[in-house]
Order: sequence, then structure tokens, then C-alpha cells
Amino acid sequence: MTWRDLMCGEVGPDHVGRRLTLAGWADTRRDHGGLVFVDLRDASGLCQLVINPERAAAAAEVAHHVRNEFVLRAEGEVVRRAPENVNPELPTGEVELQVDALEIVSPSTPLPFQLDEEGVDETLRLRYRWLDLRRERMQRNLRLRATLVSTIRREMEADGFLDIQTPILFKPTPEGARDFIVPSRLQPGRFFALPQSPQILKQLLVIGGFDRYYQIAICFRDEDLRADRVQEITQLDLEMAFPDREYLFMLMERMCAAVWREGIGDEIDTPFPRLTHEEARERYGSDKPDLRFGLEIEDATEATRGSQFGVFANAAAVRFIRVPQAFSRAELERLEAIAKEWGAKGLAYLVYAEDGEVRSPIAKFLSEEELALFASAPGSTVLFAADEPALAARVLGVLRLHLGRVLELIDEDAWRFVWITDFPMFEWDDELERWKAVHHPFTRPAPGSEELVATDPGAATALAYDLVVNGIEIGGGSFRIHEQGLQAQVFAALQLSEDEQRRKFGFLLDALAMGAPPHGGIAFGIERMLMALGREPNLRDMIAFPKNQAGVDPMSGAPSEVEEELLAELGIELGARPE
RNA sequence: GGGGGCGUAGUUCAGUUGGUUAGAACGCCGGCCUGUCACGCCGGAGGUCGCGGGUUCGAGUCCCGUCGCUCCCGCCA
Repeated sequence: MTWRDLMCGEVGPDHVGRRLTLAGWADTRRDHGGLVFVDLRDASGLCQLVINPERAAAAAEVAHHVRNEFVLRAEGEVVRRAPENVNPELPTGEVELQVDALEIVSPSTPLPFQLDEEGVDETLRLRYRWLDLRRERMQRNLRLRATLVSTIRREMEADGFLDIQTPILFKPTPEGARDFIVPSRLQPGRFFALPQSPQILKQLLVIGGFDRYYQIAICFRDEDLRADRVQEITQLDLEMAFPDREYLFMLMERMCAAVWREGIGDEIDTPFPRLTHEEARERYGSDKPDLRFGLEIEDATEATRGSQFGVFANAAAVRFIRVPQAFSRAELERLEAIAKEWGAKGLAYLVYAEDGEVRSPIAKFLSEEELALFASAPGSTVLFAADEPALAARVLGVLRLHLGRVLELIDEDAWRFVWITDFPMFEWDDELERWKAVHHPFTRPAPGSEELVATDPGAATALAYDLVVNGIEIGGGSFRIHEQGLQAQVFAALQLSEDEQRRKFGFLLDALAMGAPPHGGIAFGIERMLMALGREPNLRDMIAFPKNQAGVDPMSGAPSEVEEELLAELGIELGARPE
């Protein structure tokens, strides 16, 4: 700093008696007619200015005209406040600046919204983002983001990972999300795509001799948006040669521990527990389980095989959760509505009332043995899902999450990390009537699953893993295929003809045939990590200039139309808009 | 593509069973005020109740349509 001696938030008792110049925004003004107080705010915090007309008449005259968010420069002397005037709420509350000269550096029109108001319409906030960014919450979020990125870089570089940038203009990749397309002027009629991830490029970097790569990479996906999904995301992307899963997990756990410590000062427990994909589905009905509360799903398929209750006897799976609350009729109906939304045909239940009575339309069909299995404490309810295993798990998983929130079973201070491992290689796509890669087509089958790729794709397990914290998926990765033949088999299982394989992925297949070492890696969603870390429900609040749910930037108006001459140059003609 | 919620002053919201002049707080404008810190007090301006249509003697309120935002499902290898 040249002309400015200290930041507002740094002024303290040590500076009493010093003459200072401070600059910042008028956070609030309290005009007593004679005395005027102004809370001056800069990036570091607040400092109270006192303008006394007896000491500085000209400054007082200026002060009367100050309004919210004017930029001010104030010169004066740091004085200790009288004991009764100390503000314990303010870090600088023991002192204040006795102003001699005050200048309005830059005035402001009346604001479209108050900076200290919560719940302001998001469109308005985004339209005037420069104001929104001055709010304490956005300042905190973006500073947290910077801390996270620098911590990640430090951790990765400490282990010898090399930061290499990959192109933003690359080749459209089928098989994944919808691509953002960029027309090529020099090659009319041909298009680049913005990368959905540097996946293939990072594999090629390892094959190219950079045995430990990382990048803070921006990835683009042209899909519909959500509170936790935007089109333009930032990832920690990394890849290594001769990967070892234990080493990779340890490294990522260490990275997370550093990020949580540097970011918010929390110590997290490592190593993280692990669940296989199958366990996660069975016990929590989700592949990103929130482990901050119990309410685990239990299985009664065997025990009810010969049940007198036909629904149980005939179902492929009978699963249940024990909820620590005796629900009323109306509450059960609401829960049933949720279950039906997710495909259940109904919701069977056993209510164990406080008085010890069991209220249930199905109890009379159940045997002593069955009732003994489900028996729960007074003041609880057992909820059942009897259906195909996947559907039963999904329904109870949704109910579990819902009830965890509604009954406030979630420990809001907890950080529950968990690795999810052993994902399946493929899942059947009903619409396309073919197998789809659960992770991506370059994922390595687990030892013993290689044969299944061709013979029984649905049974093949992948060397893939996700990292989940508090029910938020923050990272995912896999070991990759480094053999040309195996890669071609996986492509074939995804019904890519040899011709398509060559056209779309020929360069990768060629690379795999020229001394490709085993390799693997992982990618972390930076904004997802920040959501978890900052306990923010909306990913857009972790981004400086996000687009809204319609994919529009209310500030600049992007995306916008372009000049026809430009389109002509690109050989593009606008036809009828698609419905 | 589908479903839910919301849309009233610059902002955040209230607005009864359909009823005569649509309110509050903050902000803004004017005035008073020398120890406040969300300063206080007095006064004032500010509204196409998203838009269009309908029902009605009468619509912010009811109905239909439409637009916008938001949350969710689909989708997101």
C-alpha cells in the first residue's frame, strides 16, 4: 500500500495515536446532526469513522451527504473509544478513526437491493453481481474457493504432480453429456467441442511420459441445471502411471484433510471408511449415502419368503427401515405419496405406539417370527418396501433421506466422508436398448471381470470409485484400460462399431498400442467441495459470475445473438428454432 | 420434456369470505438530533398487484392461458 496505511479491519489498539488514511465503502451511516458515524468497509472488515463538526467542519458537511456504498477516503487519528462506547461485536470495536478530512471518492445511486438483506431474488443478485459480491457471504465463499484451490495445488505439487493445461477447443465426444459446440471458421462446416472433462487428454499425457499430471480444469456440459449442477464446472483432475489404489486414496484423504483444515479450520478423520456400491445401495438406498445419521435399510427377503402376507411372499426383495417416531395416519399417507412418486406400489408399515400397541393393517397377516424380526421400541414405525431390489432400495433411500431431514436426525456439525468402490461397469439403458458405461468407456474392469465385458456385461465390476461427503458426491475416478484389445472390447460392449471406434477414438486406440503404461486417476468437483465445505445449498453461490437455471447470465445477457455476417463467415444458417 | 412452489412499492414481505382509499419494514427525499453502532424522532414521495383473457355489480383475491424465476424428475458417459 502506498497512500493507504492500513486496511479498515486491521486497525486496533496498537495504532492509537497514529494518523491514518483509510478507504472503503460506506457500510452504514449514523447521522446525529452534529456527530456523524460511518462504518467504513473494505475487504478486511469494518472500522468506525467519527466525524465531529467541531474538529472538522468540512468533513462533517461531506459526511451528511454520504449514503450506502459510497466510496470514501478518510484521514484522521486512531483514538481509543471510551469504555462505554466499545463495541464488542466489532473486531475493531475498541478504537475508531477521529476524522479530519473526508472525501467522497465515488458516489453510488440508490441500490437495487440492500446488501444486508437475506433472501433477495437471485435474478436481481446476478444482474447486479458486483454489488452481490460485496456481501459478506459471497466474500467468504470466493475467499474459501481461493484457499481451496491453492491448498490443492500445494498438496498435489508436494507429491510431484505436474500442472499441465489441456485444450479448451477439442473434439466432440459422444457417449457422454451433450457437448457445447464451437464452429470453426478455418474449417467451415466443422466443429470443436468444449471439453466435458480432459479424460482422454490426461490419459495421453501419462502415456506421453508425464507420470503424474494434475490440472484445475474447467469442464463444460450442456445439460439442464440444478441447485448443484451448472454447465461450466471446475475440477481438480489428476492422473498417474502405475496407480496404486491405497496410495491414491491416501493422497486424496490427505488433500481433503488439508483443504478442510486450511479452509474452515476443521480436523477430519482419516482414513475414510469404504463401502462397495452394492453395500451402499442395500444399506442406504443410494450410491452417495449421507452417513451423518443411521436409519439403515434392513433386509427381510428371506424371512418373509413364506409369509401369509402375499405382497411380502411374492416380492423379489423385502426391505425395511425402523424410524424412531410413531407416525399418525396423515403422516403415513404423506410418506406413502413420496414412496409412490418413486415407483412404489404402496407403503406397508407397523406403527409401535407409545402405549405399546401395534397399529398396522398388515400385522394380522404376519407370523410370530416375522413380528419378532420387526419388533421395535414403542414410539417407532417400521416402513417397508417390497419390490424389485433396486426399486425397494431406491424408495427406502429416498424415505431415509427425507425422514433424516424432517426428524432432524442429521448431525449438522459432522463430516462423514466415505469411498464408494466396486461400481458396476455397465448399466442397461431402456431407451437406447443397449449397455451404457456407468463411469466412462475407458474404465478398467476389475480383475476377473475382463471376460464378462463380452459375455455378461451386466455382471462386470469396474475399478471405479467415488468420494462422498455428507451425501454429496465430490469426486470420482477409476483405473483405465491401457490395452488396445480390451478397450476395443468395451467399445464393442457399448455397441460402437469398429468403424465408429476408429473415427471417434482412433487416436486413443493407437496410443494404447504404443507402450501405454497402466494408469488411473480421479477428478474432484471444486464447486461441490465448496458447497460441502461452506455448507451452502446452492452451487451458484460458489461461483463469481454464474448463469441462472435457464443458462442465462442476467448481468450481461449472455448468450446473445450474433451478427449475421459472422454467421455467414462460419457457414452457419439459422433455421427454424427447435421446439 | 414433465411435476411442485413463487411472482403485490427500489428490496423483503403482509393483504381476511371477492367489497369501496392495497399496507408494514428497510431503502429513497425533506426536517430535527453531539456517542451511535440495524442510532432515534417527525414528515413525504413511491404500485399497470408479472402479462393477456374470462366470471362478477365489483378481482391482488376465483377460473383459463401465457411469461419469468426457483426446486425436483428425466437428462447429467
